[in-house]
Amino acid sequence: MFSTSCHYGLQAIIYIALHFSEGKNISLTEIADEQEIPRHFLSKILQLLVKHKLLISMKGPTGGFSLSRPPEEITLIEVVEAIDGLDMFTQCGIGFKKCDDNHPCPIHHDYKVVRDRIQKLFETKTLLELTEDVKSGESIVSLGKAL
Amino acid sequence: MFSTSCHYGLQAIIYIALHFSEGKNISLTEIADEQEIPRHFLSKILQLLVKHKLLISMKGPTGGFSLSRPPEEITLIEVVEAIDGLDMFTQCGIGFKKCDDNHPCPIHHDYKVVRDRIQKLFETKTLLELTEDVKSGESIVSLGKAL
DNA sequence: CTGATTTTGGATTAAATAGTCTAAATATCC
DNA sequence: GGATATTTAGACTATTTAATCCAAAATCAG
Repeated sequence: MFSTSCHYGLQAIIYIALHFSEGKNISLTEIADEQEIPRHFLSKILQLLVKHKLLISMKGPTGGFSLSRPPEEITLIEVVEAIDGLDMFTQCGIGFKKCDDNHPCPIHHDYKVVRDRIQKLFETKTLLELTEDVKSGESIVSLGKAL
Repeated sequence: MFSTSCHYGLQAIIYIALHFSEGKNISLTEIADEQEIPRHFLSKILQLLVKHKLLISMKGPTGGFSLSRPPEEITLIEVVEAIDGLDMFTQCGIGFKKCDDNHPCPIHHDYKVVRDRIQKLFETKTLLELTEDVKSGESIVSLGKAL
């Protein structure tokens, strides 16, 4: 569905959001180690999220990454948009370039319904909701390590 | 959602299904030209579909490709499975390897619902349904050329 | 100010996907 | 049987994505 870059970006920002209340920056190394993401690769992805103003970065000791806005104001689709773009939410299910509402491919109407639902899901899920689920024990991130 | 190979495969088999009633084989060149798919690349993809017994191929003049079974017995998911595999229908929405019903990621339950709907869509759509929609003018394939 | 720590950015490599080319095999038609 | 048309198979190239490496810039702590 999404690229592995996008997966890493989502995982990383969720990790950062989980520690947002602690008030300090989270270092690249910590995220990479905890979430088992290749360090240098993750570096590139976080730079993207900084450029798209989802994260703030600080250099030096005590430096690291932090959310640019409170977690209830950041939705998952912003992360997807920054990394993979939104093509997935407009593209035809069988790849026809000219498929649209006026010239639908044979699965267009059915496909559009579920594609729109995925989009809505990512548009409405905020980082706060996700972290609350994790903190309450309802869901896990990655290896299920303790918080 | 799917690879371009998979898109090409779906487009090609729909084209073949559309001409199934004519009883003759459809050549690689015809499909590639009509659907604007790179010829040699499509060749590889159709070979895959032959290996997976979705298509039958014949060499020589009057040769070409044809459905191995009647179009009402072939579903889209068989094509997807042959080309991209079914990973997409089991993979976690944010890429966690260990995400499942017992250890759900924070979007698992919501994501699973729509992922399953996409799967069901591709499982239930037969080539016959698609071609009927196209023949009735309800939907188009590619450039909307006349049949 | 100095040294340690961290992000940044660019260059580089590796792997997967997309696409091309050519020769061989096979079937048809005359 | 011979010419022709077609798929098959393998090698090859190109592009995109994934991942690595390292030096430079910035920041904090002492």
